[in-house]
Amino acid sequence: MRNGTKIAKEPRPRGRPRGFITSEVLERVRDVFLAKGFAAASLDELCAAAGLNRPSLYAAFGDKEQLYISMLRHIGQGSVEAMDAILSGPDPIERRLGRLYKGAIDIYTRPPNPPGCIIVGTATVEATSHPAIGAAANQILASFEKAFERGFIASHLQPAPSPAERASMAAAILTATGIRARLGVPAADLRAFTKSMIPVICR
Amino acid sequence: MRNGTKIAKEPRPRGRPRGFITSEVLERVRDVFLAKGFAAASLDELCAAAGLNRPSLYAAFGDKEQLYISMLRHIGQGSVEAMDAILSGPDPIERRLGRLYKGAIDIYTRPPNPPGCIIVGTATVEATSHPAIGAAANQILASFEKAFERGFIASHLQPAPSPAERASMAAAILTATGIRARLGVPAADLRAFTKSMIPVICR
DNA sequence: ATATTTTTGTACCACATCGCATATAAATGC
DNA sequence: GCATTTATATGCGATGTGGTACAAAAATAT
Repeated sequence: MRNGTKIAKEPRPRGRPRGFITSEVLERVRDVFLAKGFAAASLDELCAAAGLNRPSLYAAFGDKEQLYISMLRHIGQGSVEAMDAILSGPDPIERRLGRLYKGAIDIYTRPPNPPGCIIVGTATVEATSHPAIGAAANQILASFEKAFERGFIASHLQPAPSPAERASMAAAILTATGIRARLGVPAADLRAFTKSMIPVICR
Repeated sequence: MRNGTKIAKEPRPRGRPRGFITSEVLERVRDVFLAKGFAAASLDELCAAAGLNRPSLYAAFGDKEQLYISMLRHIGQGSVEAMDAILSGPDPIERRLGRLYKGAIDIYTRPPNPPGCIIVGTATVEATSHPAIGAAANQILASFEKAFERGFIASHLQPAPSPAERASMAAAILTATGIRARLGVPAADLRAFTKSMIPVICR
């Protein structure tokens, strides 16, 4: 790793160091956004949850829209990594899908968090008024679909439907599950739903 | 229809008659709610769109939440009727489903309205803060699923998956389509998606 | 030690919001 | 005619909103 005088330990930046960690702040404001949605989440609540004052939040993330998008991207990135980890396993695709859906339903319904998927559950409504939010959410959903597609490509299924079509369907099931969870459908019903869809997707 | 002295023409109620028609008001506020969502829609905008003053709106519908729920129920009822009309046709279920999805995508993407389904697109985010909204949306989605189920029962498909399972899947596809439409997916892509799903649902 | 740079904390502003109080208008019952 | 009932119109006040100015604090560079 030696390149000239650069040392691994990068030097501290110039001024006063930050009193927070970016990923932690993003995960805390996520709870507020998940509970209230983007529009109804006030800066007071966001600052309180983040443990930051308003100027600090603004200096670090920009306005509310940019903060929200940063949070979305952070969650989306972690989700894709988790999906890849599950979908790249050695067992049959049906089992991998089952584990993925089960994990998602856990996240969507586990107290004390408000139920539902934050992406399709809170970003969707803002897409019209805040196109950047819609675009970010769309990118994330597309990356989910890509993750599914990688999983199907790595499996040995009949050529039709294509991996892309199966991925599109699997992503649609995940989307609908996230919506239904937020609307109050019990976790057991969601599990039964996804379980019944897996053989249809993998036929 | 003759029962005693009751005449078909019911007598006008006592005071000053209303200067508006309920269904028209609900359809006008729908445009605002669809564009901004529930939380971001202000009473000023709603009143302007409805052509009513604030006290009139409150007297007729109650507060913003009740107005929104009335609007949702109105739209949901009309949607179920439209679904039944399409799904009860004489041609094969594949064609009926195709017409239904095509009609839905038209509604979801036709200018000048903002894109997406108002139910899954705007009610979902409020379900946590406004349980009554979540419950109403859930009821409507359940009635959609029932409509699908009636369509599948009236068709002659293999017993597995059951009509209820097929209906659940068809409804999930419709939900995901409404979400994707709002996030900006072009109508052509949505049509290709639903078209590819129909044979999977009806196999 | 002093200067520089970045973060933090307090206070603030202009503005929009919801819900209501009050007054007027338009219909019916007697 | 007059009283009653309901709907409409105007306007207001208390509260909360997103965003920012300014000074103090905490680190590094020289």
